[in-house]
Amino acid sequence: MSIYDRLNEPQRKAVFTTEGPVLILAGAGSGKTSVITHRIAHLIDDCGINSYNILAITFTNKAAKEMRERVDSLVGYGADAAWIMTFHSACVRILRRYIDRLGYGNNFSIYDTDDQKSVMKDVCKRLEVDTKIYKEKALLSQISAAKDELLKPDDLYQSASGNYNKMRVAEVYREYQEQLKKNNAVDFDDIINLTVELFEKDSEVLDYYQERFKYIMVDEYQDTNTAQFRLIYLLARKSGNLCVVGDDDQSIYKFRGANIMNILNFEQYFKDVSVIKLEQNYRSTQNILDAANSVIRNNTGRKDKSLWTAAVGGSKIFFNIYENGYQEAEGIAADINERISEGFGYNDCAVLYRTNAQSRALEERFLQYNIPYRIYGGINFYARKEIKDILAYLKTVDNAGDDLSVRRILNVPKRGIGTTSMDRIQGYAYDREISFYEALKAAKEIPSIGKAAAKAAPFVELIEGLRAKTGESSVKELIVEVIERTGYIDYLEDNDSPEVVEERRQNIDELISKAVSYEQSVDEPALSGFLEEVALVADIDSLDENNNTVSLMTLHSAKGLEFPVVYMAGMEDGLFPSYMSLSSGDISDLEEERRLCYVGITRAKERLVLSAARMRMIRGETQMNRASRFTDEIPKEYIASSVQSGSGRALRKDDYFSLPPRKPGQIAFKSFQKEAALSGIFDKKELAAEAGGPGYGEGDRVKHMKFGEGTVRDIKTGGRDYEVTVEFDTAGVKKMFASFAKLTKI
DNA sequence: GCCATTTCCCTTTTT
DNA sequence: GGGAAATGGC
Repeated sequence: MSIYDRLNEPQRKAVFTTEGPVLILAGAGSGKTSVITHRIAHLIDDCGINSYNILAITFTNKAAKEMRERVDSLVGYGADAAWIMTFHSACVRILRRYIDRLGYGNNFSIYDTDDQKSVMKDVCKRLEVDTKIYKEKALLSQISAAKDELLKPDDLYQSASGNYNKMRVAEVYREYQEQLKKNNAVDFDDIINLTVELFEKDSEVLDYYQERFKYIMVDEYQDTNTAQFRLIYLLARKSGNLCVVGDDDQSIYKFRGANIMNILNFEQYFKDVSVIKLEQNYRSTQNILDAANSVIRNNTGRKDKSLWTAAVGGSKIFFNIYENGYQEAEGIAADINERISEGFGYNDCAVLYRTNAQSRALEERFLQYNIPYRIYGGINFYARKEIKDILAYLKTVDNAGDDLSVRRILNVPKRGIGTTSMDRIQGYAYDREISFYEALKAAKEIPSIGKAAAKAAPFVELIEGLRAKTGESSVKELIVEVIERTGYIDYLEDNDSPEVVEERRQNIDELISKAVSYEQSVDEPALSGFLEEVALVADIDSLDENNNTVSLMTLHSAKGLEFPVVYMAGMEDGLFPSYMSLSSGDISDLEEERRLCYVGITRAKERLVLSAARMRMIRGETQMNRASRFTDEIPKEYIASSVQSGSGRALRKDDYFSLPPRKPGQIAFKSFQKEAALSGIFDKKELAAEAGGPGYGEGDRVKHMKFGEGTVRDIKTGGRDYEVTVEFDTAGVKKMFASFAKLTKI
C-alpha cells in the first residue's frame, strides 16, 4: 500500500512524469493539489532529489501554506528546504539578497496600492500633469499593464510613435519609477519585474538559481502574466524540468495581465511537452457539474476537455428571483438557516458575488438573523488607517529612505507640522538630493520653516530611539512603544467616536497578535521580515475552515476553494456579467466573465443556489436588470426554484424566462427612472421605445461613450439581446450588445 | 494650521 | 449612498 494508490491513472502519470516539460490540464475539482504534493513527495522519496532543488509556485499564501502542510505530512521532515511559496514571496526573497546589484538597498519597502497612488500624485504635480484629464489611477493601471508585459518606460516611449498621450504616459512612468527607487521602494509589479531584470543582467545570480531549482512546479498556471512566464522560463531553461498545472477555463485575471496564451501555447514554447489531462471531478454532484459544463461550453477557443464525475445525480440547482437586493439577502439568510437545521455547519456555506459592494446588504441581514459570517476581501486589513499609521512608523525605522512613510506619520499624531512646513522640508530635500528624513534631521538648517524645526526634533529622536532598539526588542515591543510614545490612542480618541476608537483598538490588537505569531513562526524574526509578510498577504489567506462562520467573498477570491453549499448572488446582466464586459465591444471580456461563472458553479459540492434581484441599488442608483444570460445557458432540467420562506416572493423561473429583450437605444439604467417609474412616466416611455423599434438602424450615425462616433453596419436581432456592429471613425469596428453600449443616434 | 463643509469618485475583479 | 479628498473660512 503506497500513498499513490488512491490516485487515478492520469493523476499517477502526472506524478511520475518528473523529467522534461509537463503541462497538466486540471479541470475544476480534479485533485490538482494532490497531484502536485504527491509529485513533490515522489521526487524526494523515490527519485532521491534533494528538497533544496525544488520550487513550487502558487498565487496565494493560503495555497502555499496548504501545499506545504500536505507535502510535510507526506514526506515527513525531508521537505524542509523546498521553496513552496507565492510568486511574490519567492521574488522578494531573491531580491532581499541580490537587489543591491540593481542599485536598490536590500532593506527596500514594498508599496501597496495606496502608496502607489501617493507617489503618483506627487509625480503628476512635479510633471505638471493635469489629473483631471489623466487620473492617477488610470496612469497607474497603464503603467501596471506595461509592467505585466515587461515594458520599460523607454519601450513605452518608443511604441508611442509620436502619440502625445502615450508619450506623456511614458514620461510619467519614468518619473514614477525614479521616485520609487529614490524611496528605496518597489511596487507589486516590480517584485516580479526586478527579479527578471536581475536574472537577465546578472548571469551569476541566474546560474545560482538555475542550479538550485532543478524541479519547478507552477500552480494556477493559467493566471501567469508575461513577466511571470519570463521568470519561470529563465529559471527552468537550463534543467527543462518545468511542470505547470492549470485550467484555461478558470483563467479570470486578464485584467491583471494574465496571458492566457501562456497555457494555450505552452507546447510551442517548450519542446516535447508531456500533456496530461485530469478530467475526473471529485468535488461536485452530476447536476452541478452538468450546469458548469453547459455554461462554459459557450466559450470559444478552449482546450478540449470534458469533466465527469462518478457522483451521479444530486439535488437540482436552485434559482430564485427577488424583487430587490434586500429580499435577496433575506432569502439567502433564510436558506442558510434551513441548512443549519438540516445539520450543515455555517462553515459549509459560502456566498459568492461579483463585486465587494454586494456584501453590505448580506451583512445587514446576517446580523439580523444571527448568522455568524466573515467577509473576505474588500478593504484590506492592512489598508486601514490605524494599521497603516503604525506600519509607517515601523517602515520609517526600517527604511528611512521611504519618504512616503515618513511624511505619513510626521504629523500623526499632530505635532504642529502642517502642509506648508512639510512642503518646505520636501523642497530642501529635493535641492540637496537627500531623503525627506535626512532633511528632517537637519531641520535647524532650513531657514523658512521657523518654529516647525523645533517640533521635528522630538520626532527624529523617537525614530532614532526605536531604531537603536530593533536588535534587542521584538516587533511586538516596537509596536507597543510606538503607540505609547506617540500617544496614539489619545490621538484616536480626539478624532473619532468611541465606537470607531474601539474598532481601531481592536485592529491594533490584531496587528500585535499578528506580530507575535510572526515571531513564533519564523526562525530569525526581524522587523523587515514582518513588514514584508504584512505587505504580501491577502485577506483570503486568513480563511480558516475550522471557524464556524459563513464565508462571504467575491467570485475571484473563491477560486481554489470549495464548499458544500454555495450561493451565487446577483445573477443579473450588468452586474454579472459586469456592465463593463458587456459594453466594451470585446467578446473575450464576456468570455472571461463566463469563466468566472464556471469557477463559481464548480465551487459547490452538494447544493448550489443562484439568485437575482429585479431591482438593485448600486452606487445610490436603482437599476433594473434582467437575469444573467449565464442562467439561460443552464438547461432548465437542472434547475428548480426553492421555496421562499422570507418575505420576498421568489418568482417561478418561467416568469423570468419570458422577460423581453431590451431594445437598442433603450436606456439601461438611470437613477431618475425609479422616480419616473413611480409617477408612471417611465412606463409610457418604455412602451414608446418598444413601439418605435430600435432607436437606430443600419447605416445610421451613432455615438458611443468611449469610442466616439461611427456608423451602424449590422444589427442582429437573434437571441435575447441585440448585437450591433458599428464601424467607428477612430476606434475601428466593434461588436457590442445594444442594451449596454448606450449608443445614441446622431 | 485646523476644522467643517463640499465635492468628487466610485465599483469589476487583486497578488 | 458613502468615504475620502479638496476647498474654504477661522
